[in-house]
Amino acid sequence: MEPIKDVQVVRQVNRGAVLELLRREGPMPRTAIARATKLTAPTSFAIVDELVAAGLVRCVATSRSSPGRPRAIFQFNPAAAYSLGVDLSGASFVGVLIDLSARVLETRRVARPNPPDVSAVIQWIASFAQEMRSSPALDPSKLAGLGVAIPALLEADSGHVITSTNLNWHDVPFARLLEEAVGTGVYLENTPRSIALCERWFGAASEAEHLLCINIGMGIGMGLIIDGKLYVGDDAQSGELGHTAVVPNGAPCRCGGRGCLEAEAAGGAILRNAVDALQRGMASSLAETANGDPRRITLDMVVNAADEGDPLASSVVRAAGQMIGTAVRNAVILLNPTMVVLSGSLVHSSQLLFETVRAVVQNRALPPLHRVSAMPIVRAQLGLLAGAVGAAGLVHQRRMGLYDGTKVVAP
Amino acid sequence: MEPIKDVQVVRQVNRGAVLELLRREGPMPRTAIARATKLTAPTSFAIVDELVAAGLVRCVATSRSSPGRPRAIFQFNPAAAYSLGVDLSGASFVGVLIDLSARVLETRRVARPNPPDVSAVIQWIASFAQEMRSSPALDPSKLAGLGVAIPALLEADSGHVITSTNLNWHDVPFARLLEEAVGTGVYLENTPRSIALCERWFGAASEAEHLLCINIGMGIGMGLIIDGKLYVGDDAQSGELGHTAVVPNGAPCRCGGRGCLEAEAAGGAILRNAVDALQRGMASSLAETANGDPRRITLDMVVNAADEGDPLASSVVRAAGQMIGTAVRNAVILLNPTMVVLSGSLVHSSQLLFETVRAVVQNRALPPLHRVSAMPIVRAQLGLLAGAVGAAGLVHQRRMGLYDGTKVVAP
DNA sequence: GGCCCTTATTATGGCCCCCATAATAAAGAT
DNA sequence: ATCTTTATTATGGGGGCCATAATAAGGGCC
Repeated sequence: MEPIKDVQVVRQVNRGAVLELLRREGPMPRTAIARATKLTAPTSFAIVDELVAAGLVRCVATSRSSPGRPRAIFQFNPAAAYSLGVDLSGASFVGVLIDLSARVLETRRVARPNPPDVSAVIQWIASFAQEMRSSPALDPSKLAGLGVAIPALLEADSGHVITSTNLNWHDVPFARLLEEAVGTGVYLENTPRSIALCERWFGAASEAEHLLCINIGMGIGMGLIIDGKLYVGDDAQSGELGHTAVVPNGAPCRCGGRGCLEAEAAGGAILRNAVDALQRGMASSLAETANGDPRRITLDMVVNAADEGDPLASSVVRAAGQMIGTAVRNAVILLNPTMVVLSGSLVHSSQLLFETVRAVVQNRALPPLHRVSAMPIVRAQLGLLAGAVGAAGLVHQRRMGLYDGTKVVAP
Repeated sequence: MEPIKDVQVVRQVNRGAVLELLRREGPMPRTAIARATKLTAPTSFAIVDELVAAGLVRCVATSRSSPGRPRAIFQFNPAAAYSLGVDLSGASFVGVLIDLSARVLETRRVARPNPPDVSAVIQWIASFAQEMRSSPALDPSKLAGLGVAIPALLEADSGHVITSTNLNWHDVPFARLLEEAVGTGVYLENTPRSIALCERWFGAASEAEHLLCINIGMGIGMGLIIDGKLYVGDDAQSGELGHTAVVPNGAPCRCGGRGCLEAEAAGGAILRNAVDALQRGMASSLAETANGDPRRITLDMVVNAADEGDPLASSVVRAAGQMIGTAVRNAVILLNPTMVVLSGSLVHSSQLLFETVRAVVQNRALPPLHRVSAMPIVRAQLGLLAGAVGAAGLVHQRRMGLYDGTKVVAP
């Protein structure tokens, strides 16, 4: 523990606790704040005053029920600042504009350019930012910054992209380049972690102290919340669930290994396995869809056929779900999280995959030695916007200290 | 973050930081403390005064080198308190008496009773404690308590044993029973976590913010240090590495599952596989040792034969190491720890097992995408005493706030 | 030995934090 | 119009840290 050099950190922490209380519990009178935080009335009144002065909180009404002097009711002010979030991990890029409550005010979507050159991506993000700046919903002076969820290995803190197999980028000072193009602060985080933050702050996991958030699409990654905080690991490289080994001497993976979960069970593997089975002549509704050429099959076709009960597609998707489920179950056994959130394009497009993973993790055939079967496991509440919203929320956290209840400062 | 109701927590934190500095860095003058903690001289002088008053620190000398007034040199006082630690996880039980610096003053060992009845175990611990109380090394008034490392699933905080397949205990209020028998505070933690704490506070991992400590014996477990703190999970059930699935439909495990790492690669599996191979008539130096009856073979014989190069024993041990190594590597890929510590009877008795696990984790055949191959992976520095010493250290941490640098109070 | 120089240690005042308690304000109730 | 009741503000106390200014206690030098 670091020494504390100034009693003012006490006030910072308490300010954060009050603000987070108001954000999560909604409007309340100051006496209720004092009760909930266990601070005395003079202290909590002073803190609310500061938050009002900073614009983060406002008085919305006075309640005059019951005898006694009426109470002034204060509310978290979501309009105190806004930020932009972009998610670069899907087949289409997503951009959002959110307020401090993570209400999504604007959404934009664009097909991912092919190839996704750094300059083309920056171009699109800059024009998105420009458009948002002129949105009627936004007072431009209240724009806190831009957050980007990116399918990449990042250097800790610097915003430097070490490598992204997904985008085929290597060694790109992306945050710096974006800051120049966009003219605001830029914060980067990888996609699974952005989603984990989103769900912890705004979504399905707001009560979870320890969370595994697993993202399943063309890759498989995991964001970890431990003790209520994002955990990134010693080199900021935690969560590479997709590159854990699940099949000895299995399929080659783009990371250079063999038998990685991603190579065996992510979107690419599901498509490949379905095409292979078709080419081996197995019966399936996909045969018609493909019109004689199995190479025309897309991943969407496979997961849709699976949800409609096509045996070939179902068995391919179920096999992937089994593998992913086993890997997630193992992670749960290691980490004993409060809950698990599943997200990503495959989780949202395939009911069968989601159900299979959940069933394998909760495996009720085993004795309840580990309380795995009682642990909640749900889909991301913010769906396919989770990555972008989480990245945008990251801006509020980093610049203003929100959501963690620590060190709140003026916008 | 909880609100802070009192500025005194600032002093508590700073007192902890100063004490931990002195413990880790050795004796130093107060001006050096001020420099290292970045506190001002008046503040750090006052803190040292308090620690001296509490008996946790003492002035050992004054240095009169160089010009200027000589400095008084202060030192962490390891004799301010002592505690007892017991490890119930091995083939023999181990008891230690340590001081605040974890210097081991006394060691006792006893063969594990068979069966290990609760009452027999309590009996032995109570007589051990009685003997230590009368040890000349110990001022009995300075005994802080007793810590126990136990191969069991524990309820969070209560000291209640939910179940221990190893000891064949179920639902035992062990801490309460021990407190009655021993007459001091009793703290329980499972064995891998006790070892992890030991290595983090006193051993090979003292610089590691994020640590995986893997214990390999008849069972396989993991203790996790995250952000410098022990992580136990939502239900205090984290770290069950031995019950992660590694072989689909594999060997039945005592947990009720199949193909768990523990069932496939822990001590029991190694012995079973060696005996099976012998019974199938494979050539091995173990055949002579066994004198015709493979059932006479013990685990020790197998690992010794393996280290001496016996092909059968080597191949059995190496196979176990491969599986364990893969599981550990996967955990490392998920968690990106600062380092990994391996401990437990098998790790210390088998050079081959240790080397195999290390080689698999660091697999240099793969591209260095994940920095796994550069991550240190070492044996527990305190060897087979680590569990008992860690449990004893737990007493100092819980009762006096040591080692974490937080909330230090008088002994 | 007395004086200067250097560094350690102590004293003082300022600002901030929280708390407890008491005073003041602003309603409904009677 | 007074009496409750509850909300809000004022005041003083104890504690934290800091910056700065004394004061102490050596060595070096003449």
